Amino acid sequence: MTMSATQAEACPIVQVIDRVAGKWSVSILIAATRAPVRYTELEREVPGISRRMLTLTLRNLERDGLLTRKVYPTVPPKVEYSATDGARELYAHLVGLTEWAQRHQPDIIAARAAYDQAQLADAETGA
Amino acid sequence: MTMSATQAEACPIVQVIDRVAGKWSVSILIAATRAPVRYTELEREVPGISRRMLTLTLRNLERDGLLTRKVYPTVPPKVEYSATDGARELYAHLVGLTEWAQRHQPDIIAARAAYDQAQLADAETGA
DNA sequence: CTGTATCCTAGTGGATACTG
DNA sequence: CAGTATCCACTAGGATACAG
Repeated sequence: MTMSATQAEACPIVQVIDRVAGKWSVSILIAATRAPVRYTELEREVPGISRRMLTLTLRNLERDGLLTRKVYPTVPPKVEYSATDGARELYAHLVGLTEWAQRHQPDIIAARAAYDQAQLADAETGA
Repeated sequence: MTMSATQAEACPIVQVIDRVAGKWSVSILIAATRAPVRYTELEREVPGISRRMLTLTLRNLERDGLLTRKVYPTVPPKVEYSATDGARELYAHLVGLTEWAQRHQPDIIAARAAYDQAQLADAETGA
């Protein structure tokens, strides 16, 4: 995802890809689609994410209307993030992609191995 | 897309996103799905792409088995890129996302405007 | 025509100290 | 708890000269 505020982009596929392409967007979306999650929960459920990126990604998803942020004015504060209906709909489409990925995972691994093997052979021939 | 050779990644959604998330992957995939395309044709059909990124993206898509590269040993050389069956299947799924994006485009624009407006108001209050 | 090699910039993302 | 601010590293990506 381009984190900067990209202006109107022609191709709608590119738009949706941009919205979801960040390193963390999907993971956060999945978590928030299952149930409302708190900031610290996300830190745990999305292993490896930094505070900075967690906040940044949350803000972007919220800005795009994919997540809602609910603050409980308690002490200590409690904040819950939930997926909106739009996000849930989007997620349903992403599941289609998941299935494609799972079906083709062996193919892709094989394709890569074959490609890398061919490159290696070429390099040796050249040397 | 992470251009570097990422090793086995757990979540299949992330895999597919990574494969398609580059700034140019989708545009190239679309062009090559319509019909076999030559290098120079792509340079024209994908406006704004640099030679470097065109080659890089083509190689990555080829490595993942989404594109095939056919070289005609003529003078001057002729090279055609075509989408594989796997890529066509993937593209079909991407169309679902397109439709989502088109349906929700107004919502997203509105959500962003509202969010930015709220931020602006907060900033003024704070100042 | 179809690339590759090189140099450069901007932005993504990581680590972490600090705060209400 | 839920962030924000700061500094830093890496790499995606652009421009372009050169080559088979």
